[in-house]
Amino acid sequence: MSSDTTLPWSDLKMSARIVAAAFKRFARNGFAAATIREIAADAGVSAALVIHHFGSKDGLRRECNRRVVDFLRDKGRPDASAAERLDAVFVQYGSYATRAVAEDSEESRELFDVLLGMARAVVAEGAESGSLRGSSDPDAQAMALLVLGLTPFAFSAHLTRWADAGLDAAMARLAVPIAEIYTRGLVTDSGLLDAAMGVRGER
Amino acid sequence: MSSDTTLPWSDLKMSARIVAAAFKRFARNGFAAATIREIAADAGVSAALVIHHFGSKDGLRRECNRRVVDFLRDKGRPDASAAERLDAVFVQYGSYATRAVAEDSEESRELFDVLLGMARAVVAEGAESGSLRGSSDPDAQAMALLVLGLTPFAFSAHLTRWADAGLDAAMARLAVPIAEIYTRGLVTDSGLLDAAMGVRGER
DNA sequence: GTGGTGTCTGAACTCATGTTCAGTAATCTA
DNA sequence: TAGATTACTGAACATGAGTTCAGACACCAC
Repeated sequence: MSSDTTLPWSDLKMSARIVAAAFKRFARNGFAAATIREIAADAGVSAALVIHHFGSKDGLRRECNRRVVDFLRDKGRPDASAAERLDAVFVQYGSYATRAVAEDSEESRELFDVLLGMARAVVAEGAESGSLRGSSDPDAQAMALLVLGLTPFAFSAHLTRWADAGLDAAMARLAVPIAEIYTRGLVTDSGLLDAAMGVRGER
Repeated sequence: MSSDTTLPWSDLKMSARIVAAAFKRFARNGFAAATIREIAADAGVSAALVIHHFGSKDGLRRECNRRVVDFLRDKGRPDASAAERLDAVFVQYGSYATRAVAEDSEESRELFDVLLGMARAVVAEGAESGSLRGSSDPDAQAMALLVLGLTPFAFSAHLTRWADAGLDAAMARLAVPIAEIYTRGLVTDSGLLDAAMGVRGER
């Protein structure tokens, strides 16, 4: 059971504070630009302690990734649908996960693959229940669902600047046109789809 | 007139080779992780020459951003529609532009704002011609159009791995379900849209 | 108390990186 | 041709970052 990052700061053990600070810095600045000294300062500890607990900067990232994967596979609520789980990950770890998979392809493949597997489950679920329109390429549909879902987090800085509001409010405003697209489509003729199918040589 | 990166390598001046190498490294590794020595090695020159031409690593990035903006505003084809221009930027500089705006919010705001302005023009164009469905929030629709268009580049490494093919082929495959969504929508009921509108307190 | 284990720190070490600098070759101008 | 400007390089410098290390402090078993 991973500790919830919404718990009061003072209740967290030092190692948990470090992880929480790492999530924030990695999400905001990216792995390469974030420094151990920054993270340590945010957590109120020394840089040496970070190494003591996690071995290295890479070990700290592994711990962060592990927590996201654990959260996604959380056995605590086996009744949750795939869509609910994926959505919960977006809400809880969206900014971090987006940065993590976007930045370092070598070490974040497992994280991405786990997310993609969950997206596949969402597509299968939706096809069965009829809540999602089927695609000619369900596997690609799952990929599209995942990357489109991660999108807002990838540009969160510009989003908040554009909306002149916090991330939540900005995402809420962006959610409207995206929901419109998901519900009614965006283009009015089949030219785009024909072109996309044509490139693949399909009919 | 900015030089085309598709020109033969041997035809490029040294400074153009450096810029081309910088585009590649910045796109692949991000600004922070890319090093001047790597870029110089790719271009076949010394690291000192990079500084000589562009003053600093930041100056090199500014030059890259400038070329993208110039390309977008290219006066060479005033007849091109906003949609065609935006699409051309995605094709030519998608990977770089996505990294640039995702990574450093401070220095890439202008680039993002230029792209967003072009996306607004695309929405206005589509509304006038009737090729795009109107939104209750056209400004947010432009933002959605932009970020959804940039997103696939943010995960290009995973895309190519998933498709087991080059980036072009992977994007072509991903384009099908995205075109399906843009044409027919994805969800079959209005629950998602109602929820998105509800959060904003609209009807 | 005593030894041991785990937590935590400041200082130092090592290495990579952006940058500077002196100097050399090439190119341009008159 | 002569001078000046530009292109270019290798070596060195300064800084920052990840990591190591010896030791201090706290807690626990015996």
